[in-house]
Amino acid sequence: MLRMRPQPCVFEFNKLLTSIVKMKKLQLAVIRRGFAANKRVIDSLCKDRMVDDALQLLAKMIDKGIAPDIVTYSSVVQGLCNFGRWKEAKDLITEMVDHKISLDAIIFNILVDAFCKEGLVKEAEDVVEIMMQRNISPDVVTYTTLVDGYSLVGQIDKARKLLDSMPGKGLKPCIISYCSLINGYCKNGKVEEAWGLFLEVPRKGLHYNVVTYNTMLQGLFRAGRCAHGLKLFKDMQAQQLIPNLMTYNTLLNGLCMNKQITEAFSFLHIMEVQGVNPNIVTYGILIHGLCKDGKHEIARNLFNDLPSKGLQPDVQIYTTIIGSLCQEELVDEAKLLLLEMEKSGSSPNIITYEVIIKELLKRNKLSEAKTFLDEMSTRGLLLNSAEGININLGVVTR
DNA sequence: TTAGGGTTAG
Repeated sequence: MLRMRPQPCVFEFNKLLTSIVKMKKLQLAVIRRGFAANKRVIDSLCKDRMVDDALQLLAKMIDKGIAPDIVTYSSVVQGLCNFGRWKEAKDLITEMVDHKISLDAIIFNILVDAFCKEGLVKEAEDVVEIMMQRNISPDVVTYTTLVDGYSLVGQIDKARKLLDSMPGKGLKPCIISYCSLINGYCKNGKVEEAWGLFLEVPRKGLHYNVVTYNTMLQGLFRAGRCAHGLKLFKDMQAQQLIPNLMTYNTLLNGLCMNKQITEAFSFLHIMEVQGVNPNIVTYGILIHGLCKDGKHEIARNLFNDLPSKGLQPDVQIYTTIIGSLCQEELVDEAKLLLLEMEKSGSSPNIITYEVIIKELLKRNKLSEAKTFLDEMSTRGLLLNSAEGININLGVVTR
């Protein structure tokens, strides 16, 4: 007897949609972390068109007579927001309202997060205002997202006030709320305030996690407080928290930026022993640190070793090495590497050229600088920042 | 105990 395949239900579509959007989010995170030169990721972003896949799936559901619910719509709205497709996200929300699906805190939070990530805190505040007008109470996630948004745009006092106001609204800030503000303080050069907040965590009955430690570690090293950072690294292990790749990269970068290269290499060894595999970011940190310390040859050797470790240099690493060659007045080699990077699939970006030109200007190599400046404009890389004007002026006037 | 939201690295 033939068994009829049951009609898929809304849950199954939602599951599929969620996985599509999650994959997209993962790729976005990779790109935001500066892997923009990874051609494979760019290609998959452009070619796979997963957001469009999600939209197609939504159309398919409707076609089959399965009514999308709030979860379906939320997933697609998030997918659209991830790519700044605001107009379509807005249209979808209108469609939801038309279909009498009542909006909830989660979908509003998706919008708040999307605006905050773009640094559009005013728009995020407007969303919260609309929520309240509709009698949907902003929750811990809403305010935590806003704290993160304020921190991102440097409105750190506003972030603090918001966190402090949460108990009065009947909401208990969670570890992520604290982590967002700690990060905000650190990124805005207020490491003392960050440390004070970090110490408040257990007093509030909350538990540290690896992310909280990673954030605080970065803040301490950025402020040049290496000894304190190293002590914190020990403390986290005493708390049974296992350092991950991000912890080690933060630690290595902190040490390199404070000219403790030997110490950084000893932690490279430790992480490997602990079974945490260094990635391209790890090597980028070490190569940059070596160059900054004037150890150009060692940096180049490490760079040349990358393929044997199964790692492909990305645009940032190429930029570092090209800059280092220019610093050593090996301009012809820098030009060769520029060609090589293109062959390998990484396109030089504005920063690559800025680094080269700045190095050449420092050494009064005007005609060389001019060649690179011309090459930049040939490639359609326009210098429109204040930095760009300075570079142009430097080339023209020196 | 079927599904959607917030934190960290060059």
